[in-house]
Amino acid sequence: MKTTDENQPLAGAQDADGARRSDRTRAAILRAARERFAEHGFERTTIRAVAADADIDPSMVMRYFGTKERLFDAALDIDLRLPDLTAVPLADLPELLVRHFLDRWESDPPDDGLLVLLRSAVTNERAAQRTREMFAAQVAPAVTEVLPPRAAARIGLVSAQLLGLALTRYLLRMPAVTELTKEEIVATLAPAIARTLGV
Amino acid sequence: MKTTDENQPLAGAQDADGARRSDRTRAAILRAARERFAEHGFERTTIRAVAADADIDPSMVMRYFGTKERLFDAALDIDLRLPDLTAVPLADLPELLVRHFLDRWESDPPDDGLLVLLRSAVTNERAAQRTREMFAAQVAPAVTEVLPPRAAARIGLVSAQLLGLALTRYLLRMPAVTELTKEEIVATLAPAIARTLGV
DNA sequence: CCCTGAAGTCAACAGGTGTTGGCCCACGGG
DNA sequence: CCCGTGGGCCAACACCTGTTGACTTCAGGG
Repeated sequence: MKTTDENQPLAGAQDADGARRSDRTRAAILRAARERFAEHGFERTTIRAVAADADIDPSMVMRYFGTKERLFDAALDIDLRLPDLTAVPLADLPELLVRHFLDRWESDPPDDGLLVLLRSAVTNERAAQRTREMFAAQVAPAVTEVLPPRAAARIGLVSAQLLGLALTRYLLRMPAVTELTKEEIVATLAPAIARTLGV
Repeated sequence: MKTTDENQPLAGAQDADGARRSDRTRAAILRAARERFAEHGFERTTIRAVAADADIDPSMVMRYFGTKERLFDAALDIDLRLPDLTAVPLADLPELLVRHFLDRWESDPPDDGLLVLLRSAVTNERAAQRTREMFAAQVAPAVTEVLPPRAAARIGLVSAQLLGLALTRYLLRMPAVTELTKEEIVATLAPAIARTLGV
């Protein structure tokens, strides 16, 4: 679902890796943008701040991405990287899900992608729609394939539980949640999700 | 925890109800502010828009609340209205919690209070702190009183699940969650929360 | 009646925003 | 050597924001 367009097929000054100069600054802008969007959301992130982080002029951001919204779209182009679920026994699914998302959220270096989406989707309709699309394109199909229909109908509430975890732990930073270790969360949330699915 | 200060003790033009003129416009401002904050969050809500909704001049908002942040604080002064939990049997607690919050969120006319808080807390540190305080002041004490210690330690994850429901249903509006009826949600989420608590 | 103080209006300021267009520099191929 | 082009910078525009202060209305008590 990558929308990154590899245009400019004409030859230009190329790096040793075959990467153009512009590709590196483009990547620098994107990295800075993801970080800012993840921490402050769409409205509070300014083009000027992103540019400063990437050590370039604000107008360069416009040159590369055209508009703040298109920069945002580019930053939202993420992949949940859900593992292949057809191989795992049904009974292991809940724990695998909880562990997978905890690992992604707490990876080091942090992979801001999901937090960008979540933080922004709450106040930005464009991001909200992206979230719904991502769910429909990546989560729903992967899960309905391996679940009995009755359980698949509850996948919405499973998402609610997982997103609620991200919300309280990483965005609201509620002590009652941040105090828990990864293992404690897995141990108590996985059974709850199993119960939600009825498996 | 009401921070509303009833100053201006001097007599003034009073209404039949004993309410000053200013009290009515103050209330109108607050109502408009809550609506805007609930729908668009802190950053996207402008003083001018609130004033327009309340049919007054923007400078009046400043006169009454001093600052946008103080208006925000006033709008955040909410009460979860948790029922007395000491009376209910432990086994009924999960269903009661789910039902209580669903009822509050879907009350008609809508009571924006909780949505203001949730929508804003994600991008506004001040609101996030308020949320943590509200949790610590209202949820934690009411629940730890009636729960065995082992279950009380998991109240954070219960909040995560309830807030996750609000997030996906009212803010992100994910079809897989909005499609469910209130009763369906109660029927599948309450057992999951019971499992989380281990009761 | 006037006159005081509260309630409300108007116009402006100062700062920050996304966005634009003109200019400059480096550099590699002719 | 020139010079065209891609990459980058600077300064400005137009707009919107929170906020302020001076002015007007208006009701009611002396």
